[in-house]
This record gives sequence, structure tokens and C-alpha cells, in this order.
Amino acid sequence: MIALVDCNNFYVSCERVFRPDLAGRPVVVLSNNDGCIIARSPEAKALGIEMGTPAFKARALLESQKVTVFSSNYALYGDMSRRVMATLGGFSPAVEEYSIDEAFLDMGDETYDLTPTGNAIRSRVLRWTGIPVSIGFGPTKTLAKLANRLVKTGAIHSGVLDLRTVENLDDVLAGMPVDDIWGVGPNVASTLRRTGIHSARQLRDGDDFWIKHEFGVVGLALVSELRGIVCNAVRPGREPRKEVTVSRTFGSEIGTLDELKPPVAAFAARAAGRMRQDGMLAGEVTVFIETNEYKPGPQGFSTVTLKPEVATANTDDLVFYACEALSKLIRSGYKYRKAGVTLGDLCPVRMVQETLFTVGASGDSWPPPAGFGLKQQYYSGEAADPWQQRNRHLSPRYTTQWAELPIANA
DNA sequence: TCTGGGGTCCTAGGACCC
DNA sequence: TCTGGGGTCCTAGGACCC
Repeated sequence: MIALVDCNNFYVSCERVFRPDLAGRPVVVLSNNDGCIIARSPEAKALGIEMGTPAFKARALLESQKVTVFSSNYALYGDMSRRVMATLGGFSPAVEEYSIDEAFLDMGDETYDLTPTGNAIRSRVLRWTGIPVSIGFGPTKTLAKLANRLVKTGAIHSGVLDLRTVENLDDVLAGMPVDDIWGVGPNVASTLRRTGIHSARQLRDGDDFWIKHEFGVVGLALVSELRGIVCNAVRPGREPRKEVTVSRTFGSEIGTLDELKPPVAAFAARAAGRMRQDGMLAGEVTVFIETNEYKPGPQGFSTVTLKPEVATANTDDLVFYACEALSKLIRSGYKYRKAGVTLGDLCPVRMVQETLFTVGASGDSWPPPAGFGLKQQYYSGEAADPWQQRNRHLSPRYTTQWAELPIANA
């Protein structure tokens, strides 16, 4: 059996842990640049605020309904996520961190109803971290996800559902639209509907040959998992990343190389930092720039990838390649609104050292000495980031900065 | 004024090889 | 006249996810 543990309205819940006065009140969290609404409390959902709505379109509603608004605070959410995952480790030897707010737990071959276990998980996570979670149990990841979905949407149960306890499962699946199934996106859903398949039950009972023909091995695996056949096992831990991207929409549009270099250098440096935390080296550096699709004028999206001779984690090298790529990318007459750097073809430091004794040729020791790099002040640190856009509603980094610790009044 | 950011996997087709 | 067949690797792009 597999459990899918999903934090409820995770970003909002993180904010509420330190703002108990907001319990029961409408709260939303905005994306980077305060652009879109990406998390909503149930009260905010009830007001009809949709996921992904641009903040400026919702402004009137947010104000009239006195919705509390937060900019996203990833220092806080990342740390809270770590705490939740650590707590889940007490319930299963195999916890797969699927995303910042979700984990799959291998629950072994238990034949009894896991609902009590689920309740125990819920209450411990809530007590230890302050975060409420929903839990679905099923024989496959897809079915655990489905159980979790039923918990959240249906009135089947509050908080925890072991799919095996659902007596009229066929009826329930018949009432579930295919879009609600994990792995069925808009494209697949519309193809399915066009051929008369509307419900999860119909998809589960579909014809293998047709599924494979239409949706390939991914579709076939998905349908098999709906039938209870494991195609996608729980893989404990966090998979090492294969690439690291840092990208941002700028506060304003910029066009020249001189203007674009500092942010792109900063993105490369930040990506390099993240990558080093994972103990990886980059085999390629990709830069992309993008115009503003919402405004008239010449439009474009372009990308250039450069490959260092030897995989490297050296910030100066990576910044250099990123700037090289950028200069190949720029076209005069275009105004760019967004740019990003992806470090790809990542490989573990150790592997390279073992197979390639030339690691020193990248000109860097690893980890790099403190204060390395000539242009440190130039491309490091979010604080000194003039392209950093709006985050007017940022909460304190309660758990990761001494100066921002919450204060308890005795 | 204002429209996020960061990932993974698969497939088709081209290049190349024997 | 007739123009193999099988394989690998790489890449771009699609689709999906949170």
C-alpha cells in the first residue's frame, strides 16, 4: 500500500502557522513578482478566487473581501517542507519527496484498514509542524493520488481515505471526470472525451491496445495503475535533480546586453549555488530570454546552450558561459521581459572525480572557498538584486533567520 | 502599472554507424 | 529493373506535474 500525503493549501498554511489570527479567514499567496494567486485558503476559494488568477484582476475582490495577501516566501516554505518530510519519516522507512508539499510513503503489504494510521500521521504532522495534511491510501501511486483527491473534493471522508474501504468504488469512479486523474492533462482529457470516455471508471476499463496506440507507454502505465498494478514504485528520498533553473520576470522590460548581463549573471550564480548544495557539477549552461507576450511589438523566445569542456561547479566559469550565451541571444530592437539560466547535464561531483581525474582543470576546488570569485558583490544575494520585482507582502523568514524569529510575549 | 517559476518524462526524427 | 536492415545517440518539442 502507498500513502500520498499532501499538505493542505501549503503556502497559506505555512503563513498561518505564524499568524494564528488568520485562522478561518481568507488568505492568498502570490507568485514571484506578486503576479498570480498560487495558493488560497478554503475561505478564499469559497469567495470564488481561482488558482492562477493575475493579482491585478483580483484586486477589487481581494480588497472588498478583506483577503490577507502574502508574497511568496520560499525560505519559509522550504524549511516547513523539510520539517513535514522529517515527521513523515517516522511512519515509513520509504518516503519519496514528490514535491514541496507532497510525499509518497511506502506502507508495506498491510491488509488492514489504514485509516487509523492516516489519522495518526495527520495529528502528528499537525502537532509537530502546524501544517494540516490530507492522506490517501491506495495500492498504486495513481490510486493513492485518487484517494487523496476524493478526500479533498468529495464529502467521502475528512482528511484520510483508504481506497479499499470504499464500497461502491465503481460508482465513485464513474462520477469522477478523467481530468481529475493524476497524469491526465487537458490534451489527453479532450482526446478521451472526444472518444466518449468521460469518467475514471471508463478509462480504467478502456482497451489496452487503443490506450497504448493513442497515449503511448505513459498512458498504458497510468491505466494499469488505475487497475492496481504498480508501474511506478515509491523511490525513497529526493531524486537528485537533473537540472537547475533560475529565471525571473523583470520588473520592467530591458533590451541591451549591458542591462541583461547583471541579472543573467546573478541567475547563473544562484543556480550554481543550488547545484553545489546538491553536490553536483554542470555539463551545460542554457540561457533563455523572452519578450512580453502581453504587449505589442516584436515577439520572441530564444535559447542558447553552451557546454564547458569539463563539467564544473565554479561560479565564475558558469557566469562566464551564461554571459557568452546571452551575447549570442540578444537581438537589437527587442525588449525582454524575462530571462533565465538552466544548468543541465548535472552529474555528482564524486562520479566525475572518479572517472575523470581532470576535475581540477575546471579551475575550482569543491566546495569553493568562502569569498571566492571576483565579482561576488556583483552577482550574489537576493537583497542586492535590483531586478527583483515586487514582493510587497512578504512575511518574515520566521524559521531560517535569527533576526526574523517570531517573538513570544510571556 | 500589473499575467510565476521550477521540474520530469517520452517520442519522433535526424545523424551516424556497421 | 533492383537501392538492406538494424542499431545507438542526440535533440527539440510536447505533455504533464506542483
